[in-house]
Amino acid sequence: MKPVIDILEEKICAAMAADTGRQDCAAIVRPATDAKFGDYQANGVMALAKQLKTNPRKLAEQVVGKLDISDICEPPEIAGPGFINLRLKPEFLAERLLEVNKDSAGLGMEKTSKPKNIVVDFSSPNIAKQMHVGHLRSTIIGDCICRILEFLGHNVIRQNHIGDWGLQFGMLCALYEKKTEEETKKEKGAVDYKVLADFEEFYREAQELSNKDEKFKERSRKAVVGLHRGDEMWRAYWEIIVRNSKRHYEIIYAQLSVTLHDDDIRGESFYQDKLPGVVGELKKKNLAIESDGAVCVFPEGFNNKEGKPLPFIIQKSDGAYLYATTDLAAIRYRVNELKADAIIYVTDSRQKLHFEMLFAVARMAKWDKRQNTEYRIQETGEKPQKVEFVHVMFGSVLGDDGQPLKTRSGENVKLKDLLDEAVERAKKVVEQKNPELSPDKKEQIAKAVGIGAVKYADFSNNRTSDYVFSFDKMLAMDGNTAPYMQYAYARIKSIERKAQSKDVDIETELAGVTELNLAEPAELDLAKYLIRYGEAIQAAAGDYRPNYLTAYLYELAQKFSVFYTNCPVLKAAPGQRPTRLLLCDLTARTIRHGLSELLGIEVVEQM
RNA sequence: GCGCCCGUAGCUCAGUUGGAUAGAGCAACGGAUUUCUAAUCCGUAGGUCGUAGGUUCGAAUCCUACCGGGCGUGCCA
Repeated sequence: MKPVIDILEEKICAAMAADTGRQDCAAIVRPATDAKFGDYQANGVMALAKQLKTNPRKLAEQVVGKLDISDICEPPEIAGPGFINLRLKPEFLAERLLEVNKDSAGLGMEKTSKPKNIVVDFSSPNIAKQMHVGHLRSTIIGDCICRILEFLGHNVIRQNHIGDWGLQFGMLCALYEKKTEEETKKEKGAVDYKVLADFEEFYREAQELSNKDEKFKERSRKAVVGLHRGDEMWRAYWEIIVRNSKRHYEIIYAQLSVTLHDDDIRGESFYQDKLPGVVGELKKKNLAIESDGAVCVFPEGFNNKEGKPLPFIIQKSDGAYLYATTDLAAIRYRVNELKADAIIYVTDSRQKLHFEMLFAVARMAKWDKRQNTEYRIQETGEKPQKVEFVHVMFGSVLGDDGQPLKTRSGENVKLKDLLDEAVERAKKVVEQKNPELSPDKKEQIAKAVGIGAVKYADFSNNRTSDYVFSFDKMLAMDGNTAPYMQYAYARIKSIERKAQSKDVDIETELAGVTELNLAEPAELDLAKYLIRYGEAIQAAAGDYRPNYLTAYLYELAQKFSVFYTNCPVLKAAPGQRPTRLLLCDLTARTIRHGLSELLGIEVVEQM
């Protein structure tokens, strides 16, 4: 089903076009700013009147005259300088609600008519280091975007561009070799993964040795060369390190309910053999030139402090490649092999300039189009479809001091510690609020609430701004938090449980609902909001902003609470109860869908 | 210096191609509990939307200047 707002937009646009003969009309339908104006308002007539230099009220009248939406709305009203106010007909609302209710999987959402292959690049932790707060936002925002796009019917290709290559692997492999030798002397055989359990320690040890032990340093250098050459032994050590390191973040992904798996990993190492080709081709196309010994591309419109062209360095003067080179190789792979129609990068805003330049260079090289398609395009006359590049950026997670969140000793906060603490704190609250629950239940609730709180707090902030991390705030029962949302859900589930003891057969009663009896203001308000779920998802998808979705869910939960306090369900009169049961059920399904399917936050039956 | 982002209630933040009287939550104050889970709800108070101009029927939103903050800015990622 198309969202009501889109149907109105189309119909009013058509009326505007019919009246003025212009094709580029925009009705700009928005939810009404005040309930007294109705349910929706169209603002576009005023802008159009300005362009046409005519009286906006008069134009509004003409447009309304050409408009037939009597199946959806009461007669439109023109107000103020030229607003068109729209009020849904109760019959339409009821009918719509029943339809949404019937669609158990999609809740009335329409799948896209143009499914695209969308590559989403997110999370990207570094091998041999634990995931820390810095990885939180990319991981969960990226995951949420994938879930939403998939729900809309797109083919999402997740790409975890892990840091599994670079100079530090020389010393890690050298240390691994050293440890293996030591273990062999002790007749224990090869080092097993338990030795690598504490990667922080392993990394630190390698660094220390590197600093003070010349022989070790030399061995590290040999390892780097060996890795580049593809020596079997070094490659094997590298693989062991990578494989064991991956376990660490697989645990975190599971804990966060993040839909990233082994198949989605395409790390830096994957692109290594493609880098000379990237540089070579850019040189051949005369886009890359040597400057101060480094190979650079100078995309137009980027200047440095002296106002001179800013370089996008793709090869250092010592011949080494950089992340810019890898990113370019990744674009080619994604466009040509993964057949991407769009590539979305979920990284922090500090990399904005890098991505702007990356995209510019890719376009200069025409790598935003698939190879070997030119001739077919000429034959068929199709326009070459350009791949869309999007940088979905986000701000930093800050501590109380307004600085990026660190531990007291100034280290990055490990994601595992942070999540464990959230669960621990949630557990205390559960313990206090509901001591009679079984230990298993308490544990399960604490996990859902604790992890949910961390994720929800992140989602509910505008992703582009920094936010201050606060356990107390995210675990608060009041306000736009995960616990509030989960509580709203649990309350509905409680009604359902209670129904059994009162001999109310919800299933039978719901199955028999063919028409609704929406009378109370709280019922109407909730009903009108329930049919707008699709709008919220589209808004969130359109701008890749999860906070539009959390805002909707929060408001929905609030409207439900109002309904809950004002409208008894189980004790309702026989003529009212089916409608109220349906409102409860649909609210629960919407909250569950939003939280668990789209945000990856668990709901609980009891709290 | 230059570029990008930001400045909204005491605090933390929303605000969807410019729309009607700028919205939430927290904190403060007042009220509601024989319950369908009060982890809730209702109400009150709180704002020259950084400052000053400009564009127009209409600006938190667009333009200009300034003040204040963050980030970035040639061989890290």
